[in-house]
Amino acid sequence: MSKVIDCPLNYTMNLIGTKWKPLILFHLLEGEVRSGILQKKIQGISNKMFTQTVRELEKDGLVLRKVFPVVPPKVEYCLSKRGKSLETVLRGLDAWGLEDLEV
Amino acid sequence: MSKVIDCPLNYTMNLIGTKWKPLILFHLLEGEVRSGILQKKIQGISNKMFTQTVRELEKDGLVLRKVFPVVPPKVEYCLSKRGKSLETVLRGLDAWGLEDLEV
DNA sequence: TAACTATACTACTTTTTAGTAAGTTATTGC
DNA sequence: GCAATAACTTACTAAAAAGTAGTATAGTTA
Repeated sequence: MSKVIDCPLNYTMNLIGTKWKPLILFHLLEGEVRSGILQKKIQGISNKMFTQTVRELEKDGLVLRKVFPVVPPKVEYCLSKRGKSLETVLRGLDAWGLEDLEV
Repeated sequence: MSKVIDCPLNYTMNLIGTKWKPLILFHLLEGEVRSGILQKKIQGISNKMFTQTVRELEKDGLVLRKVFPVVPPKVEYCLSKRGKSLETVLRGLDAWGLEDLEV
């Protein structure tokens, strides 16, 4: 069950190598957003996956979650310092896709 | 079934966002290798996943496969031009993991 | 002639990831 | 008192990814 880390790349992929994680992090590069707004930016994500993914990212210390005790609820997300450190990598992945699509 | 591409990052992840793909590509950065040797470098991969993954990478034009008609079989893999263009991204992911592990 | 070799394929099972649809909350505004 | 609101949460199902174990190949060596 334990995830063996044989190389750092493996570690990185275990952390963000899923369908939605990089996408959410990428959209958070623009800055703090309300939960509902962020979700609408992620085309095609289901409500369940959005909540689940964002919560995992929070658990892993990549995003910060701010809950405002109001009704109806208000929640905001933003990148943590650790999350921000992924910026280069995320933009790199995005840029590669753009390049590759053009060819 | 069709994979909707809402942003280039999504496209990239659909192409290489699985458990073993980045790892195999990363090890191929070192150059051409025989199948068996490559497989041994990928710690923990099963024979099935290795074959399956490498073949998908070939199908997607990221690696090249050279078959030598000898017995016992001899097969070599190397990165295609398109595969090589992932170098920066792959090294970026690896470097991030290294950094993050150290903190 | 039987074992050994390197590579791959197949059938089957388990695990992980993702999707659907419905329910929960507490306050505001009609 | 009932709908609308934003953000979940839960139970259930479906699909994708990964793992296990066994089989095929055809020359070479013991």
